[in-house]
Amino acid sequence: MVTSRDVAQLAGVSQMTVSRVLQGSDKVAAATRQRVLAAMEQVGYRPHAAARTMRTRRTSTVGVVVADITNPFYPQLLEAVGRALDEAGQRMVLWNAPDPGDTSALRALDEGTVDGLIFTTVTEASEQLADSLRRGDPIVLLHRGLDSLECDQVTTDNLAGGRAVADYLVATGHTRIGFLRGPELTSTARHRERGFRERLAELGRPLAAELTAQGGFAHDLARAAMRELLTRDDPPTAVFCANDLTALGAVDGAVSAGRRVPEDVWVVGYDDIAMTAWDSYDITTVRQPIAEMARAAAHLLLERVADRSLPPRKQQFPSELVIRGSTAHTAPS
Amino acid sequence: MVTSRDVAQLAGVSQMTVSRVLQGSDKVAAATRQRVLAAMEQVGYRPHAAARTMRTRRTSTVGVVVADITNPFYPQLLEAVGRALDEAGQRMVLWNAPDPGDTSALRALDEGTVDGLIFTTVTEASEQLADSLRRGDPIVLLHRGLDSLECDQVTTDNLAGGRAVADYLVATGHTRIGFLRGPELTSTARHRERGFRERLAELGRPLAAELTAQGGFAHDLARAAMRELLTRDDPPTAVFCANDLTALGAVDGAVSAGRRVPEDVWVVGYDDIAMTAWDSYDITTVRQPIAEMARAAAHLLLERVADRSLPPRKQQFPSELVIRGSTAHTAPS
DNA sequence: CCTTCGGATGTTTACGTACACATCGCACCG
DNA sequence: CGGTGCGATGTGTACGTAAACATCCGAAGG
Repeated sequence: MVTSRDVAQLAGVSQMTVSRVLQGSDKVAAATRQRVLAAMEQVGYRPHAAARTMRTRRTSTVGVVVADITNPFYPQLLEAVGRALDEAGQRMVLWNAPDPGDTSALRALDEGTVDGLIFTTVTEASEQLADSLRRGDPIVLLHRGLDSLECDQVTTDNLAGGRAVADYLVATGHTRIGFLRGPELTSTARHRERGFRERLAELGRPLAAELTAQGGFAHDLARAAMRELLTRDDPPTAVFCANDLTALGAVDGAVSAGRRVPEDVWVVGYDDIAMTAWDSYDITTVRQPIAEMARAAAHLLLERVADRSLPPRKQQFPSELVIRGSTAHTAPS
Repeated sequence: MVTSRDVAQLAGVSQMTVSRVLQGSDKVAAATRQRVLAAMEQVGYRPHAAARTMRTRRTSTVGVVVADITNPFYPQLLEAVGRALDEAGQRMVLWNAPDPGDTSALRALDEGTVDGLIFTTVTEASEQLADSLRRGDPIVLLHRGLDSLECDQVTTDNLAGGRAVADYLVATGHTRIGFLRGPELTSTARHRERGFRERLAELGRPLAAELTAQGGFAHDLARAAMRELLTRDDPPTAVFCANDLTALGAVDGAVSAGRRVPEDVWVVGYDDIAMTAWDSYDITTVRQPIAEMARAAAHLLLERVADRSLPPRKQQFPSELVIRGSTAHTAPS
């Protein structure tokens, strides 16, 4: 292996001068720098990442934890996070952790494998996570937040989003409104449901228990749940789904049961992932500014890596109802 | 920070004994091991990854390079790769590198940030990649291969897949057969096209230039290309798409142009990503055993990390035509 | 009872980099 | 013309771990 000492010897300087050139220090004469750079080039020198990490305690790597990378929402998020990190010269380690109790990412942070973590999938505050935050470890919660935790969080107002959907469905004349619930433990699912439910109640159309089912943030579960809802005596004329993947499943459930969307039943999703805009689905949904949120989370994290003493910051982004073809002007009867 | 020395002191042993316990060496008496483990627990010891890497030259991390993580094919691949790596105690660094000339992953390998790399997106053999392979760097090509390179590769027989689609479409009576091409530089796209084209010619139905268009492995491009094909004087009755994302776009292009699939036009994809089986698309496609291939690639890589002197190994998996609702029994006229 | 042997444990050192501090040489000024 | 000061460069060292080698101790065998 070629080390900075080899470069130093060839360039006729000390190892320290090579190190200075490497870091772009301005304490090096231009001529010397040129000589060192030429020597590096000549011997094909590559700094040894582990050795540098050992001294600086920095890895230039951050971890991102997602619950299910096959849910198209996460790739969109990851693309934006990855871009922001890349621009900041950071690498991205990915954890696909369906199990909310998985602490391997936190362990990696402990071991200094990564400088910080972005959790997109926090459910409840695990004791380990709370411990890490208490110690001031650089961790940002993206997408899903936790009110009970004082830490950096980037979310949207899922409560308002749920309410907006309730307003919309009632205003367009629906009386039999259904809901495909998400996993109980996720803050996004809980808030969307609460907003939706509360607003429906305020409008005098409380959500009927027999028109709700578990959609579970998965296509096949949502599909089955939708088919089941449609077999009820008095099936819903509109179904709000806790996220877009659920909505895709719901549309497919309706299609597979021979119903048309929106003629027989409306479907509304949440997140505005790219696929909801594709012609075959064309789903009305609540938009989250995914890319901006991802970028914000990356920046918050890097700031905190640089300065752990920053106060906790919570950023909430606006959301917006995007009306598409899975809903129409007037409700089916 | 708690180091192995602190643990050693507390347990009344030398630092080396702690190190031995850490590595699970059998050269430690059971009683001593217990004492050390207890001490570790008590002080909350975490081994320092960089220090270990410095000594062992191993990072327990491998890099995976994909071209476009929002193409649902890659999350499916990543999920399987991630699982295999996880089972082997390895972490996964992700590079989303739309630019085929991006060499940052290779640089990371040089700098010892990762132990090896899986490329899913190789286009042409960049000089850098060839250099790395010549040096014996642990690199595996997954999904896309390169005949000209002697290195570990995991692929399917894309030539045979293309031929199978040609056989199928001719056998079902199509005479006006279209093709949505993928990026020229990718081996998968090239082989699929060549197999398809050659077999059509053998069957006396050579592919008409005016019925082919650039689908580009992207939904919007494919959608536009399909719409354009359908405006031709004598539009195709079946369109083979270079991958599934293209096929999804093609179906949406047809839908948006008011055509029905398969009544007006058939669509065939390639890869068998999960979405092709969803009711709204229900696309006939050529199945690649994605999960098995991913696992195979992970294992090949780990073997090579352990022993760089292994001979190059090329694994080719079988593919299989999966017939769904986007094609029917007899061709539209 | 002494020697031998082998398992258990300790000592020393190096991995490659960057920090703190020391030193060198030259220009500038009184 | 000697002292001062500052920019440029060098020296020594530490980060935490694991490898090579050394040492110790008790049991087995003669």
